[in-house]
Amino acid sequence: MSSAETETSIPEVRTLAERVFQQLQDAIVRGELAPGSKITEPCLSKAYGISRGPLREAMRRLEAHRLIERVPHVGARVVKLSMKELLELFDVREALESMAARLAAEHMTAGEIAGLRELLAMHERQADLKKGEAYFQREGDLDFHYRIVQGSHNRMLVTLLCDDLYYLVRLYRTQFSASGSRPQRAFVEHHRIVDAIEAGDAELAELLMRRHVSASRANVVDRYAATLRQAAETTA
Amino acid sequence: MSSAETETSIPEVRTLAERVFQQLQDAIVRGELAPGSKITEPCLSKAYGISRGPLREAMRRLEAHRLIERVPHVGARVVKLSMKELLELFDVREALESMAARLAAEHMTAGEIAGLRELLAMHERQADLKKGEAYFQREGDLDFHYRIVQGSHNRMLVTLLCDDLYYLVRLYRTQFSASGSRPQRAFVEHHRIVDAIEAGDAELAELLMRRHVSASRANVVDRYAATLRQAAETTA
DNA sequence: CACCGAATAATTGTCGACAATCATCATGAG
DNA sequence: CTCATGATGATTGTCGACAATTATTCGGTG
Repeated sequence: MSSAETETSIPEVRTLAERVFQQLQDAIVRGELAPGSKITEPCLSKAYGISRGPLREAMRRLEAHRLIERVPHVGARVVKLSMKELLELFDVREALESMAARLAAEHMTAGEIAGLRELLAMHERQADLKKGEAYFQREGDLDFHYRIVQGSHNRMLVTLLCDDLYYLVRLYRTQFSASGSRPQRAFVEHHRIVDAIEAGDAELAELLMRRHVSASRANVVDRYAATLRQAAETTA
Repeated sequence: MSSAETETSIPEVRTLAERVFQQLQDAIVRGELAPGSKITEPCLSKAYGISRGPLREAMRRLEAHRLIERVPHVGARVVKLSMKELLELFDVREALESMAARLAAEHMTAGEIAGLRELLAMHERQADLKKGEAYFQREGDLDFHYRIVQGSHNRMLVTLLCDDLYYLVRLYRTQFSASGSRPQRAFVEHHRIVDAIEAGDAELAELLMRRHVSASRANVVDRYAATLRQAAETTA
């Protein structure tokens, strides 16, 4: 029963609202829809060739995922992360991902751990090439965290992080054009986290992940301070 | 403050969808809509006297808040928490609330701390009366956690916990008819957490909150085990 | 010239109807 | 008697139109 009818009409998404939601989500995360720009229903309705009904449903979902902000009777605009909100996001990530690392150390299967090692090895090869620079690294970084979270085998945690917060992380990377910041250090931190998980040391895995996210946050703060300094110099 | 007296009279919500969303949310949390029961759009549409448009919008929001589960072209049903999911919820709470306690110790104002002390004093007076038994205690418990989270001054954390997870906590308390479980111990734990916050000891506040939630989780596990034992005895 | 107010235009909220999909049940064959 | 199959009913998805609210603009006045 090998159905080879994989055409363009594959019903991977069953409903129109679902499809336009994914398209809009992608457009926002990629920065094609400018942050803070107002998005109006008739406009998008015509752009995507659908009625306002499914579109509103898609927009509701975008709002639930915190990718747009709506105010009744006024309209919706693409979310624009302030530095304050970005740091808030990092605090939440630190809390949730450290817990995820702890649970991953307790519940991850041998196969999943092997897959993690494979992923790290692939990243190292890419790092050797040094060509794609930060892009692959940063996407890979997200992949790494993604797998740790899934390894926690906590459905709620997976939903919160992978379905919601990680899209905001990607959004931040486009909005702040934050390319790979500290590749080497992140690499060894990733390795140590996997070591702890493989050893079943939940406490250590949690601690290392907490430090890892915290260091990433500190790096963002440093870069932001540097940006401010540079801006001050140009004006002076 | 938290008594439900001022309800539908004031049009504090501007849109129909918003209003029916709150009504449905309340009905689900209170258990008026049975967990796992199928909710159909025409039925609710007639029950609340509105069209299906706003109703679908309300249901979308309920889905985003994880109070109902929808499957395309099939329908929606009120969420029914399994013990596994409940424990998952506790793990997430442990991660987020311990972070909230840490941030609260760093950012809470003197006025907010005074309000917290006031709340604890009121709970103690209610505990002396011992009349309302667990209900006030448990609602008060949620109030306490609510204020800690707001004291973190982290908008994302507040949204996640107060707007999403705490409704699930209340839902669990109705579904499992989990009345106040360990009032005295929770009291002293609350006091110590406030002490740590007032002292500005972020590390300690975080640790105490983590233990507090963890102990609550352990209590749930114990009660569940006892329930299973009892069920086994009745059949034997 | 600046400011306030009303009329206008545009957008959002709401509604009812039609089409597509799914669940149920009856019917008939094996 | 059991299972497959088709018809039937109900529910969800989608659409276009109307009403309510808000933003804008234009004109008038101090």
